[in-house]
Amino acid sequence: MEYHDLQALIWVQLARSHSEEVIGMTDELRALVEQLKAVSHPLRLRVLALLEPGELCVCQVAEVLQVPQSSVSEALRELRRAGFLVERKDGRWVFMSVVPKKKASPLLKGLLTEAGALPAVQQDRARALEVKALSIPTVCSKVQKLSAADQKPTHV
Amino acid sequence: MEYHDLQALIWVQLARSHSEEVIGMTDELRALVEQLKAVSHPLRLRVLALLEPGELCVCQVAEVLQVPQSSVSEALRELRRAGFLVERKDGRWVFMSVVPKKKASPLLKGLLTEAGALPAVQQDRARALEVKALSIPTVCSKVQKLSAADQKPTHV
DNA sequence: TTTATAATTCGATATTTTCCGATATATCTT
DNA sequence: AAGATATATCGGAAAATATCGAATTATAAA
Repeated sequence: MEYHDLQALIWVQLARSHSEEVIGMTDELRALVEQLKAVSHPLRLRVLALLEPGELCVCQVAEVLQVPQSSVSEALRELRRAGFLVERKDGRWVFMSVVPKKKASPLLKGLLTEAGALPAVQQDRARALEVKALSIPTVCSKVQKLSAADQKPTHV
Repeated sequence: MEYHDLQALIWVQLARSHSEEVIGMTDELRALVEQLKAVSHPLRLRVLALLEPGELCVCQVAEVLQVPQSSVSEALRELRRAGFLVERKDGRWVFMSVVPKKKASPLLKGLLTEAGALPAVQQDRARALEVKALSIPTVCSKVQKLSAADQKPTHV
């Protein structure tokens, strides 16, 4: 057994939660549940639906959804873990998009059909078009300032 | 406004969790997330998949999945809340089945396609056939004894 | 009515998840 | 090199969820 196989095995073992142990659960069932958990969260679901039409970088997503950048980053990580997204790095920017192969899966197809019909998702996508019209540095700096504005004001 | 409308409104208001408030979330998005949460749980997912071929009563499900009856009851309640299942009462037995209309929804169709391919789910369904060959009282009493057997033994 | 049976709800603990500011890392620019 | 910029990870308190025995409710049988 190779070293990285061993590492993967250890990871999988550690990743088994208590609640999963109680039910006799196979790896395949576990994997499906993990995918469902990844999308059963308002922000993560919106992010996934937002990326269906095409890739966006982290700060673009943060700006569109008006959410702290660290929250977006964490949402993307979970969706990547579940196998829905891939990242493409370009300099300091990280673009995320839906894994093409996954788009064919019954679950994701059904989910995106249902999500795409939601007014909230359609609004998000409309807003994404506006944000994409701006330059990325502009959007990124806006997002940075947004979190900086939350600092408690220091007096003179 | 009718009384029951007011009650429903109050319920919806109370049902809004903290995490849902943080993201600006519409009712429709909330509803979809609730559906996904309902199925992103190993037992609940197995129960839903188990019921696809046809209705079963609570004790039959408990026997097939070898799980405490109260856990099954709670799983069924969540799946009903999410709109996936309906109940049919016959005496003291409660039979649950998938809402026919829901079977046409993209999400549930995709989910059941994916779940139905899992070996664990196929095994559950095979076991359901065996259990259905027995009379319901037989199965129910077996389930009762199963939980009774977990009592700490009293000595002489 | 009393007893038995099937299912639900409760109670209480343990575990998991969420959230975001603060901090760290990685990459570009000067 | 130092500074700026974009993203990732951490910390840890608050909220939500899971679990299952015990108590409760609802229906049926004796």
